Amino acid sequence: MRFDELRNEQKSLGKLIPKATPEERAQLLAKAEQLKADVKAAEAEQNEADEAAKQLLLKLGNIVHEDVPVGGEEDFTVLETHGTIRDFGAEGFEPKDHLELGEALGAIDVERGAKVSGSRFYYLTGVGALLELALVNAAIAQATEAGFIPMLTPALVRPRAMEGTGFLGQAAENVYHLEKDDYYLVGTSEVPLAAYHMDEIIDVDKLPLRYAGFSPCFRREAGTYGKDTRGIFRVHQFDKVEMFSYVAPEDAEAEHKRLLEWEKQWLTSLELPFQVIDVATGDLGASASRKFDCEAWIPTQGKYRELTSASNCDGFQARRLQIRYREDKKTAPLSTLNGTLCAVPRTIVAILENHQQADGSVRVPPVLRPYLGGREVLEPIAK
RNA sequence: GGAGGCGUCGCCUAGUCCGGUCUAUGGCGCCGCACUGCUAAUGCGGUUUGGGGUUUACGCCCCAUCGAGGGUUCAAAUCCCUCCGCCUCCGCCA
Repeated sequence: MRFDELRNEQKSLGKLIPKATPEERAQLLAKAEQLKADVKAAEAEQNEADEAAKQLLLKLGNIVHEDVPVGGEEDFTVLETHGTIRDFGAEGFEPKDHLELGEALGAIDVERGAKVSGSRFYYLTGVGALLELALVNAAIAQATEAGFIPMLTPALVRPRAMEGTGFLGQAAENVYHLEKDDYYLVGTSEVPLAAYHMDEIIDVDKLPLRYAGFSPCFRREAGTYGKDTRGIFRVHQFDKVEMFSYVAPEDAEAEHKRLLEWEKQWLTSLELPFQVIDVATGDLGASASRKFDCEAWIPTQGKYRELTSASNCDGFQARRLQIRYREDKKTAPLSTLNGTLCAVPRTIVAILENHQQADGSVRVPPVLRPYLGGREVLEPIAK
C-alpha cells in the first residue's frame, strides 16, 4: 500500500510544521511539497487500478447454473405440468379469446387505450378493474401469509438502480428513459426492491429478507412488432406483484425453489393449467444464473405462455449495488432472487380464457371471490 | 419555479466565521467492571463505520470516513465548485 504509507508520512509531517522554528519550517515545507506530488501520483495510480478492477467486475455476466439447458429461446426443458387442459370440443363450444370475452364483460377497452396512448395501451373497465384489484389483493395476501413484507415502490428510479439491477445492458432498449430528468421508468418492481438495500451491510441473521412489491411496470417492447398484437397480452404498461428475496449465497438455490413453489401455489389457486420450464442459456439475460418460468395454457393460442418467471441472480445485482451481508465480522455480497407472483394483464388473459363458459360468462376461481364481493361468475353486459 | 436554512462517529450536540494543537467535544443510550440484600443510584473503563495488514489468541498496526464527488493548500469537518437529501417561506397546481 504505497499510497497509505505516503499519506501517513504526509500526516506526521503536517504535525511538525506548526511547531517548527522558522528555519526548520522552510525545509519542512519544501519536503512537504515533494510529498504532495508523490501522494497525488500514488493516489491516481490506485484510483486507476480500482476503476479497472471495477469495470472488469461489471463485465462479468452471471455464471450459469450447470443444469440449465444450453441453447436459445426454444431450447427450454419442461420440468413439470400441472392442472388439466379443458377440452372445449367435448364441451360443445369454441373458446373465445380474452379480448372478445373482455369486451363482452365490459372489462377491457383497447380501442380507447390506443386512441389516448397508442397501441399496446388499454383501459381496464368495470369488472376488469375490479378483477385486477382482486388479483392484487389475493396475491399480496398469499405473499404476506408466506412472510413477505408488502411494499409499494417508486416507479421512477435513478440510473444507478437501473444499472445495478442489470437492466441497462442488453435490456436497455426496452427501458423508458425520461431524458430531461434522467429518470428511468421501471419495467418491474424488482428494480426498486433490489436497490432498496443498496450500499447496506446486512447482518446474516436478518436474512432472508423477503419483500412483495406492487408497482406499475413500463416496457417499450422494442423488437416485438407484430407479436401478440391483439388484446392485453403484451403491453407497454401493467401492474405486477413481485416477490424479491435477499439471502446468504449458500441459500440461494433453495430460495429459488421456494419462489417457484409460491408461484405454483398461486397459479394452482387460480385453477390455471400450467407447465414449469427451465429457461435455456440463450434466454437467461446477464443477471440470472438460472430462471424458471411458469407458463399457463392459453386455449385460443393452443400453447403455454409465460405468466411468471423466477430468477436466481446470485451476487450479480448485490455486487453492483454494494449489498453485502456480515457473518463473523466478514462481509461479502449476498444473493438476490426475484419471482413474479402476479403480472396482472397476462393473468387476466389466462383467467378469462380458461374459465370461460359457453354463454360468454367467466367463472371466478374461489380464491378471488372474497375480493369480488363474493361474485362467482362474471356476466356479459348488455350493449 | 423563486428565496433562505440545515446535514458531524446509534440519538442529541460542540467545533466551521478566522485551515494546523480535531488522534472530532459533551450528554444520552449501550457494553464491561467495582460497590451496595435485589432493582435503582454511584464510580471507573469502553463504545463511528468500512477496507487492508498482523496474531494460536486477547489484541495490535495502517488507510479512508464530519451527506457525496471534485478543487485550492505543505495541511480541509473548516475555504471554493458541483451534486444529493431534509426543513421553512413564496409562487403554481392536483
